[in-house]
Amino acid sequence: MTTIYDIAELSGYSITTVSKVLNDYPNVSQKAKKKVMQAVDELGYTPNSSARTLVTNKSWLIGVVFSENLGVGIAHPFFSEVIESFKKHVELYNFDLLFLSRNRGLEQETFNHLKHRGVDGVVVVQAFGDNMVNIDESPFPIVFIDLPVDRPSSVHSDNRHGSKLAVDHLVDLGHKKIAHIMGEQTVFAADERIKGFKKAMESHNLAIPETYMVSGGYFSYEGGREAMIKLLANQDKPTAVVVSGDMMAIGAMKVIEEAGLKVPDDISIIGFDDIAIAKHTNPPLTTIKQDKELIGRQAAIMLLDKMNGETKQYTKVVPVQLIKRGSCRAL
Amino acid sequence: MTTIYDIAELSGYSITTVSKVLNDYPNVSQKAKKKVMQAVDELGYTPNSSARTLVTNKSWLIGVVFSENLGVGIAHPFFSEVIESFKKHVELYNFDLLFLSRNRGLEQETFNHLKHRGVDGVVVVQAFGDNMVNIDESPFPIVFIDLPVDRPSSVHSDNRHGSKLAVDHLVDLGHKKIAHIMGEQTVFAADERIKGFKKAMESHNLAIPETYMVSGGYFSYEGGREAMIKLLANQDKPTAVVVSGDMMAIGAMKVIEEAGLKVPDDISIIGFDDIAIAKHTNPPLTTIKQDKELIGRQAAIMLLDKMNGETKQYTKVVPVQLIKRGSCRAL
DNA sequence: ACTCCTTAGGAAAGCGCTTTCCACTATAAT
DNA sequence: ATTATAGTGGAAAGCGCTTTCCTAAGGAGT
Repeated sequence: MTTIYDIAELSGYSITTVSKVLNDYPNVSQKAKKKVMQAVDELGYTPNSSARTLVTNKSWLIGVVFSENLGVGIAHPFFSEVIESFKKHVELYNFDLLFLSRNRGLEQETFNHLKHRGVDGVVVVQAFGDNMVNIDESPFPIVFIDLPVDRPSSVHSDNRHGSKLAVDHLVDLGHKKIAHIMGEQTVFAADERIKGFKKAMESHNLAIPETYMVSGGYFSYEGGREAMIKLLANQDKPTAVVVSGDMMAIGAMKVIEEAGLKVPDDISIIGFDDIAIAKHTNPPLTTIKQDKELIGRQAAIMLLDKMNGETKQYTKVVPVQLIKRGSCRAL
Repeated sequence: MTTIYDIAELSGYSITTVSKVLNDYPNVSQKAKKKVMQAVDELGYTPNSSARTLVTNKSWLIGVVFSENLGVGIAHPFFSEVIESFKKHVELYNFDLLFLSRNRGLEQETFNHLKHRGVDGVVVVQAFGDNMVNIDESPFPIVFIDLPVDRPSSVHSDNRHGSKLAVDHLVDLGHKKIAHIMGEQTVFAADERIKGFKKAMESHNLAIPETYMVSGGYFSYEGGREAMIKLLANQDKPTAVVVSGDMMAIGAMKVIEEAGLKVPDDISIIGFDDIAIAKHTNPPLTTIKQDKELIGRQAAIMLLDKMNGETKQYTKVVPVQLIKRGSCRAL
């Protein structure tokens, strides 16, 4: 491995001067710069980040804590897009991303590992917060995406408003018998959507039979199927259902079709997330779009700010949007 | 930050002994171990990985070089699953994953960055190899997934056989007029599939009109659409088309439907990849499944072996499988 | 009592860098 | 000529660890 010493020797300068050249210090002559850079090229020298981190105490590393319930990890249809957006923005500032092994959320072990790695900042993409560590005395700033509870320095969609948009749309179309396939209630976003749904229904003076609220669990296709089966068991079937996630919505549509009914003719379906597939289902899924790009970017901006010393804590709520496609029809 | 010195002081031992305890060296008494561990707990000490890496020359970091043509990065429907599988397997051995910023494939800049970070190994997930650096003198082992050319230490699907399975299936169903929507030919996998397709058609003595081979570009939905539009412009339309990727197949199906035709009644479609959505399209997509889990695992095993000093280079070809769903019918 | 092991623990060097502080030279100002 | 000033460059310390010796002490064997 070539080191700064090799460069010093070849260029005829001291390691101090080499280091100064490499770090754009002022007190170096053009001549020295030239000679040093020549040596660098000749030997194919690359500085050692560990050594640099050790003395500067800056790693240029951002830790990604990512845990989700579907069990698909990085391949998650929604979070992967958020992380990609986040990545695109922090890399403009030359940060690399570190994905920890054995990462099950921000627990003590994960937190220690992060400390061990000396990351400059952390983004937590996590929908639940069971064993979450106390972060008050964290040596690095942390930003949360889709956080479990209302907590400073987090960004998430306006989930309640999303539910309202969904219900309003359905009501506009003339629906009155509207059911809700919920996500697991311990998940922050699911809970918010439930609250938004109830409130919106209330604002339209629409009653919600108890059997119209069923859980689809952790937002999976299978969960959506099971929930829809329960919904279909109602004597008085809903004419529309607001589903808390697109994957569940796709599962629900499948069940409806298997029951010999049609979407949207017999039952209208509206999803949540607008994952990549949503526009390619048949019929294309009407849904509440979460702005994944913006969520990732906001999280990046927030973290970058904090790493620059900004201490103000705030929550960023990202707008959602109704995307009308083919899975809802007027009564 | 608490260091090994703080532990030494609190426990009453030297930093040497503390280090020995932390690294399970033999010559330490039970008493010393206990005292040291107590101090570690008390101070909440975490070793500094930069310092450790600097002296041991081992970073426990695996670099991920990932570049794809769709522009979706980590959210790529196929590669994300491969990477997730790879990740799951290397983390059993306590490696963390490093995603580099400004990573556009294994070019010189990326390579230097990898050297700078001192990674222990690298996995390259990349379908093209334009500016690829000379890796013969790499300081770390590298494994390729879906490599551009036949190169040692790589893993990829049996693409040719996949095409054969597709064609055979269609022929079994009675089809003779079979078209192919190709991927961009400079992409290794696309090229292999084209070759496999031609050979399979030949083995059945089936001619391929020139207009039956159209490129869908970089495997995108839009590319599939455009290709299918061209195919539909044929006087003598194909009764079936083998599509080189699922996203393109979905785009193609959409076009067929928009043209007032039906899949599979009028035209049978068979995809490639078996991405997560494939089973949820309407009709569900018959496709050639790539074993993403196995590809990721094989790459992990190969890299782990190399990091352990194994010098034998070999290519691992992962079997593919025909998944019959609803997008093909018998003539 | 003496030597010879074995075991436990520590001193010190060094991994590759940055950064502070000082020294030296050349030039400008007095 | 003398002093101040700017412009270059280097010595040395130190970031937090591991690892190679080396020493000291205790116990076994004769």
